[in-house]
Amino acid sequence: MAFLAEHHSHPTAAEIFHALNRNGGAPRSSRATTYNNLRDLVQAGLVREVAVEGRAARFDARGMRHHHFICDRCGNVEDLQWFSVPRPGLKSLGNRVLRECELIFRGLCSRCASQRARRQPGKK
Amino acid sequence: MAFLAEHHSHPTAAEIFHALNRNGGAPRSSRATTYNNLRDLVQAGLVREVAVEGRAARFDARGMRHHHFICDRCGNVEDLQWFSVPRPGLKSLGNRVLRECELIFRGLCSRCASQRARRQPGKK
DNA sequence: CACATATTTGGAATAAATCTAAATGCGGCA
DNA sequence: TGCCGCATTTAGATTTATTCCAAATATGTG
Repeated sequence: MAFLAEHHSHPTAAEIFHALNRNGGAPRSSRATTYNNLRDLVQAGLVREVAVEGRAARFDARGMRHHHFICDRCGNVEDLQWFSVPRPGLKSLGNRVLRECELIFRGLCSRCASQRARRQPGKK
Repeated sequence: MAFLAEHHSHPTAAEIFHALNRNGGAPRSSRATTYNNLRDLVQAGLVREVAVEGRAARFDARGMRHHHFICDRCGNVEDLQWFSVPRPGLKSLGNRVLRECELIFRGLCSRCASQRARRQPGKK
């Protein structure tokens, strides 16, 4: 949890696991424990899990509310400033119980955008 | 593709694979081919892939624009009527190239909501 | 300290998706 | 029609992400 709170890089479970055990300090944590804790933190609502198509799940500590931008190319998840989102009409919701809504933007992150621009100097 | 166009149930790749090969008709399709075709259809923009945390990816043919409702309990994906979504300010976008945005609602689908209500007749 | 309960662990097991190399199908054309 | 090259498909093995499990370890309580 401390790691997530400090690093806003939306790490995957594997990245968190390695980061925790990197430098030879004492307090390591096994893979199973890492996954267990992440699951519990998500259930407790302290951590948000972000599923990205074709890639490992990513996690972030729920600080301020924010939206997410996911890069089509590299799969990185970045935070975008929060703004409120309209809710669907009651009619279309039916009997469903709405808990939260999440706005996800997709495209190229600034790094991938500039790489692509270099490769295709013309247009198209 | 034909299967996806007819079935709006947001099937997983495995479900599509099994459905195609179910009844002993001739035109089967191997698992690899199913995945290959899904990947190509997604890249071509004809099919949308929806990643759900902790579950297999789901697919739907891009008919009318719509939003998605994902059930916390059973993981099913359902369509909600489309309505337009505000875009983030240019400042917060930075150099990113925005391709699309996607609004995902979460909660309990009507079936899971009524099941839960039965189990917890009081409140809380 | 002795015991009960809770947490952690390493490794095996499962699930989803991809990869690979061989097999098959298909179109053109002499 | 028969042959060739290219594209697609296939079965199975492989990789990757995650969960499961039973043993080991820690932790709390009196």
